[in-house]
Amino acid sequence: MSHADWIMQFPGLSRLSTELRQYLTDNSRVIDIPVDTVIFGPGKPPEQLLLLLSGTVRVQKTSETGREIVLYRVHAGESCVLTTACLMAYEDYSAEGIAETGLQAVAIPRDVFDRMVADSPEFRQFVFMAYSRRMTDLFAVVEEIAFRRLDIRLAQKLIELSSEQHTIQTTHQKLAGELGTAREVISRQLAEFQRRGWIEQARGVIHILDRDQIKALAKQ
Amino acid sequence: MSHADWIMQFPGLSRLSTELRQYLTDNSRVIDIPVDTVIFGPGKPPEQLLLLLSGTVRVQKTSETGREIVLYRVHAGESCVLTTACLMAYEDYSAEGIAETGLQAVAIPRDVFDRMVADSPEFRQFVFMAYSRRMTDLFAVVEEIAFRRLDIRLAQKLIELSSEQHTIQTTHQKLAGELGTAREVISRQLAEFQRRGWIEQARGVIHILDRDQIKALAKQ
DNA sequence: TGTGTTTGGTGACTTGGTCACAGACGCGCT
DNA sequence: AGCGCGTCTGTGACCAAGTCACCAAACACA
Repeated sequence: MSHADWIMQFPGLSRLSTELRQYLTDNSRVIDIPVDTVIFGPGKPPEQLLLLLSGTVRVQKTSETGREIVLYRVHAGESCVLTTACLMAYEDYSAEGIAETGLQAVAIPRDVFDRMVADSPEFRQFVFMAYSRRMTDLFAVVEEIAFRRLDIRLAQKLIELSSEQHTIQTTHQKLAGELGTAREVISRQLAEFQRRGWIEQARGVIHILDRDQIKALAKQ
Repeated sequence: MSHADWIMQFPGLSRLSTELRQYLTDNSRVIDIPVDTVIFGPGKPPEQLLLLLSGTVRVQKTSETGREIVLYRVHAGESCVLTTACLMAYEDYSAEGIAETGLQAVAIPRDVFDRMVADSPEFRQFVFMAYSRRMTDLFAVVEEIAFRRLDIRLAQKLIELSSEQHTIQTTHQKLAGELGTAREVISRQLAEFQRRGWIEQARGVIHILDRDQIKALAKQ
């Protein structure tokens, strides 16, 4: 990735003026982060805003009992707003972000971020848009766990994970983490799906047999 | 409330320069909003940022089945960030904000807000701080509903609502809405608290008899 | 004093979460 | 091949929480 052209990967930033683009590329650096790195978490405040060039960051919460729930994911072309919040407000995180894959990212120091927000309406739009999207994601999570039945949520997740293919590589434990429930509950639910002939299972693999039925349940 | 001095009510804004203060007071107006007004909600995008001078706004989500859950409250001295998000990003709300009391608020038009963010580091700090706090609130809600037992959450809520006094004026239905559960569940849980001699109930009223026991449960 | 509305109580049942195990499978090692 | 070990999955018993269908008590007010 050349230092000069990463900006084009961010639709929201493509309309920046030439000077500001120059300023941004001059005062930031592209870094690589290995998979499974904890990017931020309780007690680990960062000193820079990250813009993801490639890879995904998983943001999750863990309970004292060890149960986990995925809050949202940051994909390539997006920014880590949580980092931003703390960048500006000096608050401590209450969730953690983990590199789900190897990452390539642009690191923007605090003062550069502040100047960009001040000088560019486009950059402001970009930042507030990112916030807005995370808020929306979180609202969706709350709605799901508070009101939606688990079999429906699991069906949705299976459809999401099996885009086009009919094989999913994952464990019951990971699915439980996605939905914020316990492994046993997933096991039972998948056993029921299997009994109905919707899926077939092997260790670490789920085969989709009847996508239509699963989809029908998912959109209830 | 005089037009000139409302700014002092916002700690985050008290350090604004004299010019910007003038600009802000000149280009905003103080409005009154009656209790139970729906300030924003799905399909009701606002054209201005609200800063609360007095009263509280309840932000909640409602399921198709009619169950509700309170996400957070905006108190006097705070701003409605959700409004801000949509102000800047033009996105549609997926939660609704309701005036829990009569409100007095400062309404700031979109373009004034944008200029303030551009021109004032203090205002930026104020806005990002507000976002940061809401994010934190939402994380807490997710954690609560996903991982915490209901009896503990109810005990916490009782302690919170009964600050100093030993009487709470509320209905089982409202408590259910606070915690995102069903009325019957609250009724049963309160019946159990009563059986233990921790509370006494009458229609629309709960008397705290043994605050220490409730507190002990709350902080598990 | 009656009548409608709001609030609370209850039983039966379903769904979801917890706990304590026991197998089953994959994989490296000798 | 056979062994050992860690990870993954299956299961039963039990508890907690949500749903459904009603009913009863308290209140509001004509």
